[in-house]
Amino acid sequence: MATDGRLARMLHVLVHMGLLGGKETSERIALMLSTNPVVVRRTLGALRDHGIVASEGGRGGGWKLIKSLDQVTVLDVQRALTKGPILHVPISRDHPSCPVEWASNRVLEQAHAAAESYLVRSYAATTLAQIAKDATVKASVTT
Amino acid sequence: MATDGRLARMLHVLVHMGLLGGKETSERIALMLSTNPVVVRRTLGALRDHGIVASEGGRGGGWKLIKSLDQVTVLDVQRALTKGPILHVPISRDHPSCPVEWASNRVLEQAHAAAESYLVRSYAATTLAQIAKDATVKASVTT
DNA sequence: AATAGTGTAACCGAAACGGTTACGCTGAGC
DNA sequence: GCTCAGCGTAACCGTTTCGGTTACACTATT
Repeated sequence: MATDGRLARMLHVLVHMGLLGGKETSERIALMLSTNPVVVRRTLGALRDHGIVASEGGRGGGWKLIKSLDQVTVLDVQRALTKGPILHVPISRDHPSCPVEWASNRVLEQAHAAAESYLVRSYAATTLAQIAKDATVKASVTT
Repeated sequence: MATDGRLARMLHVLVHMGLLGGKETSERIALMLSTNPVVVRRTLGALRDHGIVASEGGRGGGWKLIKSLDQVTVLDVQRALTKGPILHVPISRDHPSCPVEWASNRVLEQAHAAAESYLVRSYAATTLAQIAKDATVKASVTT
C-alpha cells in the first residue's frame, strides 16, 4: 500500500538533517516528528538499508545523511520505504474467467498504471535540495 | 480513502445487469460477486442514492439499472461509493508551522493532485458501455 | 396469511499503521 | 572494566477500514 505518513515524515526529517548537517539521535528526531524513538529507528532503518542514511551505535551514536540533499529524490525515499507500486490498484479477483470482471479490472489497471507512472516521474524529478530551497524561501517570506 | 474492492465489484455487476437487462435480487448478485446479500445491499444502496440503480422491496423485488450503460461512467460509480478524493494524500501534520514540513507536504500534494486529476479524467472518460464492449470482444476471442 | 424481497443495525475478523514497552547489543568515556 | 547513551528488534496493543455474518423490521405479491 502507499506509505501512509512515513514518506512525508521522512522527507521532513531528512531535509532537516541535511540543513543541520550533523548527527541526530532517534530521541531528537522523535521530538521533531512528535513520535517516539522506536518508530524513528524502524523507519530510518529502511533508509539505512538503501544507503540514504547511516547509523552508529554506542555512546555518541545517532543518524546522519550519507548523501547530499541534491543526490536524494523523493522516489529514492519512497522506494526505500516500500517495495512495489505506490498506488494500490483496487481490482476484484472473484471470477478470473469472467470477461466482464476482466474488462472492469483492465480499465482500473490502466488508469492507475498511468497515474502511478505520473507519480513516479514527479517523485523522481524532485530532490530533497528542492524541498529545502522551498522551505527556506517560505521561511524568509513568512519572517 | 480509495474504494477498495467496491468500485471493481460494482462495475462488474452493473455491466452484467446492463447486459442482462432485467431485475436482479441481492441474492443472485451476491453469487455473482462471491459475497453475501447484505454487502450487496449496502453497496448498491449507495448507487441507488445517486440515481444509478433502483430497488424494489417485497416479493418479486430486486435491483435494476435505471440508466443505460452508456450513460454511466466509472467516475459516476466512484463518486457514488465514496465522497472526496480517490487518492489518499500521505502528508504529515505534526508541525503546521514548520516550513520544512510545509515544503515536503507541498511536493506530495502537488504530485498527488495531478495524479488524482488524471484518474478522474480517465474515470470520467470511460462508460460502462465501453467495458461491456471490451468484455464481449474478449469473450468472443476466447471462445 | 405466507413468502420473497429490501433496509439496517450490530458484531466479528483481518490487515495495516503507529505507539509503547521491554530487552539485548555496542561503543565512548571515566 | 564499568557505566551509560545510543541503536536493533521483538512483542503487544489501539485504531481504522473493509468485508462477512447474524438478526430483525418492513413491504409487497401471491
